[in-house]
Amino acid sequence: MGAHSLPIGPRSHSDTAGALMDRRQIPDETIDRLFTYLRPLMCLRRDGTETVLSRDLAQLCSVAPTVLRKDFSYLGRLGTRGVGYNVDELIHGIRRKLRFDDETRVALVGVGDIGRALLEQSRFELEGFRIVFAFDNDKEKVGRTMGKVVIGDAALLEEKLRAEAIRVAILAVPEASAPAVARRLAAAGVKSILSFAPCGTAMPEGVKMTCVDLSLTMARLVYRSCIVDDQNVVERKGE
Amino acid sequence: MGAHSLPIGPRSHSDTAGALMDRRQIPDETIDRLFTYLRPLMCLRRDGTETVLSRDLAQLCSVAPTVLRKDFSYLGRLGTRGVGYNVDELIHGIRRKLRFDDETRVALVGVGDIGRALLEQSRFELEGFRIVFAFDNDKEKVGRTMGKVVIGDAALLEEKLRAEAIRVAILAVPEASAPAVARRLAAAGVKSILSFAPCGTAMPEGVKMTCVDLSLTMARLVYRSCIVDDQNVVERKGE
DNA sequence: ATGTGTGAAGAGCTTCACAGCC
DNA sequence: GGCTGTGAAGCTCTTCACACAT
Repeated sequence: MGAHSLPIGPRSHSDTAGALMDRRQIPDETIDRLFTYLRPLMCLRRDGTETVLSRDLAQLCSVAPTVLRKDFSYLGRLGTRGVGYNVDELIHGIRRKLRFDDETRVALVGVGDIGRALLEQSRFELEGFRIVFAFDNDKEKVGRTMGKVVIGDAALLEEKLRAEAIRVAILAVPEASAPAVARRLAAAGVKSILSFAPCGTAMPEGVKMTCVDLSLTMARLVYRSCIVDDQNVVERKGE
Repeated sequence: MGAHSLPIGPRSHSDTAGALMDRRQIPDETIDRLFTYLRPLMCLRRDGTETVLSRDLAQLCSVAPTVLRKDFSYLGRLGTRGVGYNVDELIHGIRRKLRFDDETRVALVGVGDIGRALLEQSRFELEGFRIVFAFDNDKEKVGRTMGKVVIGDAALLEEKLRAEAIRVAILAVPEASAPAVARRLAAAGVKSILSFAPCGTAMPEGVKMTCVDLSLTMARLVYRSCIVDDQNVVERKGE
């Protein structure tokens, strides 16, 4: 019963290392934001923009310009005073700091509706990850090609993942079998698991699992929409 | 084509209201965590557990027990000293504070792979949201029943949403048509949009859109897995 | 003149220790 | 004895003002 996903935690409460971690100079929040800057930056580059002002990029990213500049300052001197930031250097600077390899190989387990959607859209692939394996235990599906991969037999999962040293996997199997498959993935050397089923299994040390939780995301979204309403009401009342 | 995810924003930088908001006594981080407590609590209740200690629930939620207690303290006196918290009261207390109606009606636009997956699993429904409308512009699909709803013609979207006062929608259409559909939804009175395509459209005041961004989620996950490795390495070196 | 970079002040969240209640 | 509730201390992140580069 011990379900515990992982210390997604803010201000990571000292785990293994403790006094040793004074290297921790760059805020967690900055790390999270750096990831979100990447997408707008890629769009700018695709559209041929070479230079961008903190003011303009900040608007695209929905943050304050000073936040953006402070965040970038952790990457070193990337901007040019009076001119702005070079889009390409910014992308490379962020990727370097985040150790974001743009061709990470990923395995997909479970080719149901969600799995199929992932295989058939190429967007995911364009953004740093490439699905190189897909597995299912339905004999009907095994052997068929979807997107760019051939669906393999789930029984051979460990063997193939180990052979190719896959460290990232997407879990898109029914809720009931998710915990068991997650354990198999971890045993096969996978370090990062993105699950579409609610995760309730404790993972071994060094393996992290995150769940795409639509209800949770939706609930937070609705809450924020309501809060906006409330603020306006309060404002009108002139409390 | 500026893609910009949304103000999931930490420490929401004063939007409309400003000096008026001293009612803001409960931290944003606490709000976010309260949502995550709900799922484990629902599991406990389903399994027949009536009372839970902060220590045990904290482990299920991957937070420190003091964090949990502090968070609950914002809801009032919910626990019993020496005994623990009543699971049912906790759920109701959280839901009241978050104004979380557990039967929120939702419209789904786009019945492709993702939309189908959402309609055919009942989990989503069990967790506070119920899809009461589904739309698609493919005449093949219109009129067919999926899950518990009949797929409607996307042309009639505004009409039906207005008639039923739907305020929450899921956007599962191809990336190219997403911005246009999002605007139609907003115009039809929808206040909260959960999109599976990257969102790059500015929404009108009072309408919030969140995008499920798998690449982003995945990238953060992989980063965290690596960081754990690094910490261990540093520790071994005994730097 | 314009926009970036940064130290210092300020705000907010977390942690801790212990008071309070069962 | 055991566990919750909370004020205050401590720490991290954000904001601001201004120096600095072009």
